[in-house]
Order: sequence, then structure tokens, then C-alpha cells
Amino acid sequence: MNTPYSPKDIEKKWQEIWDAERAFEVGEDYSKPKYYALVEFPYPSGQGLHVGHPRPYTALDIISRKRRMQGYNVLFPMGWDAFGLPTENYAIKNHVHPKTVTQNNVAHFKAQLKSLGYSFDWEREVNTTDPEYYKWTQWIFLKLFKKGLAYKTQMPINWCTSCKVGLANEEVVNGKCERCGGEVVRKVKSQWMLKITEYADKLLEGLDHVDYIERVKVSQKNWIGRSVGAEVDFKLSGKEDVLRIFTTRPDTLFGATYMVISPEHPLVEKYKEEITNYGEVAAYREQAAKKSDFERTELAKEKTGVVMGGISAVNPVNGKEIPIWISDYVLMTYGTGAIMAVPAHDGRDWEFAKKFGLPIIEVVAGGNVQEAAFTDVETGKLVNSDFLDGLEVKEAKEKIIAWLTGKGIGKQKVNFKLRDWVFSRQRYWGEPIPVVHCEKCGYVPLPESELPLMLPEVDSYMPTDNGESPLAAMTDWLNTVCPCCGGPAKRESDTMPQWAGSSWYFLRYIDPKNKEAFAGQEALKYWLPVDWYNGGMEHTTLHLLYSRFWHKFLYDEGLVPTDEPYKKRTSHGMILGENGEKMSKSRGNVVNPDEIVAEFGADTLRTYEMFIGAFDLSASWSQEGVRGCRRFLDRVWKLQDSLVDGDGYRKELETRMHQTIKKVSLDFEALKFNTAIAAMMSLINDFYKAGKVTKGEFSTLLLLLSPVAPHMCEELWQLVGNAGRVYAQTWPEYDEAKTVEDEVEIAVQINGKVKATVKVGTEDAQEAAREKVMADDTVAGILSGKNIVKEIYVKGRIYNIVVK
RNA sequence: GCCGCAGUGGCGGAAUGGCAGACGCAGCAGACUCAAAAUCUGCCGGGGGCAACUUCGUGCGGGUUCAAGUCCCGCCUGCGGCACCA
Repeated sequence: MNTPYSPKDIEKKWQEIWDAERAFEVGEDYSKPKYYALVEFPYPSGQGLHVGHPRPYTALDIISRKRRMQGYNVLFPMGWDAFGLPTENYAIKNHVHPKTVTQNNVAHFKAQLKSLGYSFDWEREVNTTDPEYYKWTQWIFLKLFKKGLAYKTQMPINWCTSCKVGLANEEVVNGKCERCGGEVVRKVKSQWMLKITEYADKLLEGLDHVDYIERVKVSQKNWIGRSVGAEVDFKLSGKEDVLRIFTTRPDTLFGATYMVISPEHPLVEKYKEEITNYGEVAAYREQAAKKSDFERTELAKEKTGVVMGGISAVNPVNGKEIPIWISDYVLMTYGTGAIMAVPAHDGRDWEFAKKFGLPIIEVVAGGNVQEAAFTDVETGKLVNSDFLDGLEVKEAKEKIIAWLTGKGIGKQKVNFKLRDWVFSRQRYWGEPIPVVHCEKCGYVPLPESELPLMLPEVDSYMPTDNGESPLAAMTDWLNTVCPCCGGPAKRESDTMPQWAGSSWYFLRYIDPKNKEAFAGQEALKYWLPVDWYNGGMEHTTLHLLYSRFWHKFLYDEGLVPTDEPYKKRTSHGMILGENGEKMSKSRGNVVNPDEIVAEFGADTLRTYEMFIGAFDLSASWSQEGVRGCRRFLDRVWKLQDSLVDGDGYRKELETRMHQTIKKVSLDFEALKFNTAIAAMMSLINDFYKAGKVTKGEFSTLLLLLSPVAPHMCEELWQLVGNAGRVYAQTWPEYDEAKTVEDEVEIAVQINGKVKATVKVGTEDAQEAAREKVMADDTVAGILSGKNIVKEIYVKGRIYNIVVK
């Protein structure tokens, strides 16, 4: 009898041995094939590791360990996305420096991750709040600035009334702050913006050349939201000015019966004097401005609006004078902030027209436009449209665009939903923006030699009441000289958003200690692109898009060798509480990974999280399930007692061994860890049934299981007398020919129902199989006196006989 | 409303169009034990039958096929994301 399985003793021991042996340190031998496996680096929150974290980490740890065994030079790094609001809020509340909070949290996280035995190369750890790191974040910002991709503008921004911070559109969730849940309202502020829209086409096009799971691609495409339409100028009646609109349906131009502009449209201000009902217009505008984006869309069920008296537009195709309305269902942030309304063929316009009694003119036949807007673009034919009559929508579009272009009053235009990225935060705990403002020279970038521009010590981390960053109160720091003219100047007091540091961290891992550059060119050439990046679906449209944008920009600047950062992207599902709900303190269903490690061991936690269900779907935690995985590991451990001599596989188990190697090898690659583990469970069930296992069979099992349960496998590898370490062994090979049995049991169906099973040779042709099938008593009984109409034989699967 | 994902035993979940329910959990019975836990062995979708067996079963309604959880058409429910995008 051997000693019982005691993870507590084994796991610590092997973690220390791996450290001492520098087992997972990345080699600098660039002649070896490389593999770059990446997981999203965590935000080191005060709560410590959540059981959701180990799911993706274990998955790619398995891939990384397997790749090393396959002879690759593997980069599998870890770091900290440590700037951010929770740390700052904690600092404010408890009067501790955010740096100290971060240090403590990082230490805690790191100890927790280490206890799980991940094969991260900790020598390459990065931290976004380290000045040696954010120096390069600032450096990249300066590059963007110099290319005109960073600019400052007055923007109506989303303003969190609780955090007192401006938020990107993407950070507003249902009208609430994504971080704190506080109310978000609109507020005009001077903000730094990044022109991600300049890269919209490239970001879209690049998706065709990467191996991302389909739903990630679809989300990104929808987010970028490319649509092809036309811009058309409507002359204002009796004026020189035109009102420019964007439409995806220029073919319906003859059906435009009125125009709508957004309440913020500059036209209102410009013709203030001439608008006969300006009081009414101004009141409506004021009301709209008070509403948050959320309210504007919530209240949208009932359309509101006001007509602009005294000003009207002329439809360029037929010279008809049509009124201009103001309504908040038209957004200033999309297109030109103005539309032509075609109530017959647009749902929103139709609703609006019905409510305000505006005319509805059918220009595409096929529906009943008095009942509902007819929006089908496939079947309809143009009517009431002069020279477009009789054409299909697609043809009409082309013809009208050509006509408009010829007249110089319109042209084809591509629009995107994607908006520029609000890059300012009125916060302390972020990267300072390395720009000064000089009365004479405007916004001037700091010289690169002055980077990093360090965060100064401040007395209070509270944002000021007027919304300025705490840095604005630091006059010593704020007042400086202009790098351009030497005159007095002020530093930018806004800081960067958390997304900044995470937009390029995978580049720093490649060469984390480089003082001369964000990473050396030779190292970048070797390691890029990231071969496999796994992360949460929630980062698909924010982080993933932002980092692709920065990478493409760096590529255009000649600073990185690939135009896409990530070759392959996968996503994992969430781990829910035992009750099937999202884990949260308030629901009281949070599971602490430390407790699982203490009670069952890290290998059990790893195995369980991989066994819990399909990797890309969410799964509910089950303490009983954890116990089952521990039982599996116990059973593997106890196989020591059944060990017999023999380096090879016994004849009767040979096929099973090769099948299992194949299944595990392929399933790991497909992220089907649950079925890979199930296959190993089945294999040891066979070992138990046989009452013995050879050393060769057992060693192969250990190699297959080692990426999942590395500590136990190292221990057993040594205990059974194998030399070296499991992590340094070669991944087992299978022989395809040996994965197939000589004989298989196939089902015999008669009229599609299984009536019997017979044994046939795996390679039997139909004739040989037929003989065996017909020899079966049950089959013969059923067939007697019946007419065989058809016989279908699928090799090794089924024999179906159709009778009458 | 739009986009995406899912719906299979008591539960988590398996099934290149080819024997639905692998593997695990829970449950039941037995072995071991003074006893319990742990462990080991066996059973384990519903109805009917002493039984060999039979019949119904993958959210619902149709269809294609020798054969459908899987493919097609039309719905329903849940989860996630976006939301007046012209």
C-alpha cells in the first residue's frame, strides 16, 4: 500500500521545484519553433481571485504545457492590468495610496495564481501602473498624437454622476455606469479622443484573415457597423445653404415627405432669427439635452418632435418643398445628424408621420404603406418615382446615385456606427497624458526624453466637484514650461482610460525589460503574432477592438511586423453560482478558489473547471462535481498499487491506449477538455477492470493528464521510477492504424429501427457484413416472408434493411 | 426590435446525419465494518410486462432522408450583447 494522495504536500513541493529549475522560463533560442499563448491579464481587485479566473488560465496552461512537450519554445506570460476605478475608490475611502493598494492586491493575486501551478514565465510579469511600463503607453500615445489620431474636442460625453468621470459610450450599460452602476447623464467637456474611426475599414477587413471564433467576428462586424448609402444635399428653400443628409435608401428619394434633424444640429443655432417658433424649438432642445442617452432611447416608444417654422427644404428630385422637423430620434453622432424621412419605407419615419399627420407616399410597390412601412428591399419595384419607375431597389440605388453625382448634389458614402474613442478620464489612477497646453503653441507633446511622465503625489484622490481630475489641483506639477517656445504652459490633468495599458501589453511580454524600446524588433519578429488568445466575450467589442486598432497603427508606423496582433481568438463561458446565477457577494453564492485548493488541491480545481462543461458555455458550480474530480485523481493515484512491469501496452489495451491518446490530443486543441477528461476516466476504469496496469500504460496516462493535473503527475512520474520531469517529456504519439479495432459491433436496423446488433470486421465490405447480418436469428426471423426493398451499409456503423 | 448563444434523464453534460443519454454527480442495492465515513461491485429516462421483450422519448409544429438531438421551414422559452444607426 502506498501513501494516500495528499495534494497539500505534493503541490507546494513541485511548485518550488519548477521555480528552482526555471522550468517555464522562455528560451531565447530563436531557431526553435515558437508558440505564443495569451490569456487576458486580470485587474487585481481587492477581492482576490474568483473561480472564474482559473477557467481560461487552466485552458491555455494545458495548451502551453502540451506545446512545450511537442518541442515548442512557448511564451505564456502573466501580468496586471492595475490602473482602474475600484483601486482608486478604495484609496479614497481608506486614505491609502493607490500604489500601495495595487501592490497588496498584486501580491495576493500572484500567490493565488502560483498556488494553482500555472506554467507562467514570471520573469516576464508586467504591470500597467509601473512607470517603466506606462512610459511606453505614453510613448505610443505621442505617436498617435503626432499622426493626428489623438485630438481634443468639445464633446457631449457620458458623465457618471457618481464616479464624476466621463465614460466612453462603450462603458455605459443601460444608461448606468458600467463600473459603479451610477446614473449617467450628458455633459459637454473638452476631451481627448482617439480616431479609431480612421481604422474602421482596416479593422473590418482584417477580420477576414484571422482565426477568431465566429461570434467574436460577428460582434466586431456589428460594432463597426459599416453601411453603404449616399449623402444628399437638400437645398434650403430660398437660401444658399444646404442640409446634408445620409441615407441607406437613396432609391426612395421621391418618397421623402419631410426632413428631421437632431436637436443639436447647428442649423437651429444658425437660423435662430428666422425660425418662427424658436421658443418652442429651444424648449424642445433644452428638454432633449437634459435627457441622458438612455432616457432618450427609453422614451422613444412615443416619438416626440417639433416642426421648425419658417424654414423648409427642397427635394432635389422633384423640387417639392418639404418641412424640417426636429426630433431626438435622430442622433447628432451618426451620419450627418439629419435625415430625409420616407415614412412609406422606414419604420421610425412611419411612426413619426402617423403621429404628426405627415403624408406617406409609396415609392416601392409591394406592401400597404398606410398599414405599415414597407422595408423589403428584395422584392419591391419602384413606383411614383419618375425615371426610377419599374426598377428594382438595387438598380434604383445605382441609378439615383449616378444621377446625384452627375448633378453634384450627392454621392455614394460609407458610414460606420463605430465612434471615436473618448480617451480622457478625470481621475488620478491612470497614465498621465504627456501633453502640455501652451497659450501660444496650443497642445504640445512632451519630448520622448521626458517620459515617463510620472504621476505626482497628491493629497486627495477625489476628483474635484467641477469634474477636473485631482491632478488639476496640483499646481506645482500642473504649471510647467512649453517644450516648444519655453513660455508658461499647463500640463494635461486628465489621465488615460484603463483600456490604454491593455491595448499593447502582449507586446511588452515579448521583451519586458527593454529600456530602449517597447520591445526589440528581433524579438517582435520572432514572437508575433500571438498564436492563441483567449478571453471573455465581454471584451470583444472594447479591449479586443482597441488593441487591434493600436496594433494596426503600430504596424503602419513600421514598429511591429504583423498587421494583426492575434492569430486566433477564443472565448470561455462564465462560471455561475451553484444556483445558476452570476456569482456575487450580494447573492451569497461566491466560491473562493483558495478554499477549494485547501480542501481538494489545485489539481482537483483545475480538473474540475475543465470538466465542468463545454468551455465556451457558461456553467454552474457544483461542490459535488468537485468531489467527483477529486475521486478521479484519487483513483489515478491508487493505480500505483496495480502497477505491473512492462514498458509497452498490453495487446488487449493497445487500441484503447491509441484511441485515448488521439482523443485527448485532439480534444485539447478543440478546447473540449470535458470530453478529453472523460476519455481518461474511461481509460482508468478499464485499468481497474483489468486489475492491473503496466508501467508503460500508466506513464502514458500521466503524460496525457499532466497538463491538467501537473503536480500529481510529476509526483507519480517520479514514484513509479521514471527519469526526468513530466513537463520535459515528449507528448505521446498515436498510431492511426492502431486506433481501430479489428471487429466492431454494429446495429442492424429494419425500416430504421434497431432490431439487433452483430459483430462484423471493421474492414468488411457490404457483402461480408451482409452474410453476418443475415446469419443473425432475430434478423432472419423478422425478414422471413418480407420483401427486401433496399439495404444500406455504413462501414463500422450500421446496416439498415428496408422491407415491405 | 435587432444580433449572438442555448434548450437532451433527478442534476452537470456526451453524441463526423448512423445503437440517444459517453463521462461525472446524486440516488438505490450489495461487499467491507461492531457501526459510520471512505473505498469496492452492481443497477439507474418514462409507460407496459414475471420475463425474453415492447412502446414512447432530445422545447413545440411541419418537412427532407433508408435513417434526424444533428439538416430545412415556421414558432416558443431562457441567457448574453446592442438598441430610434437613417
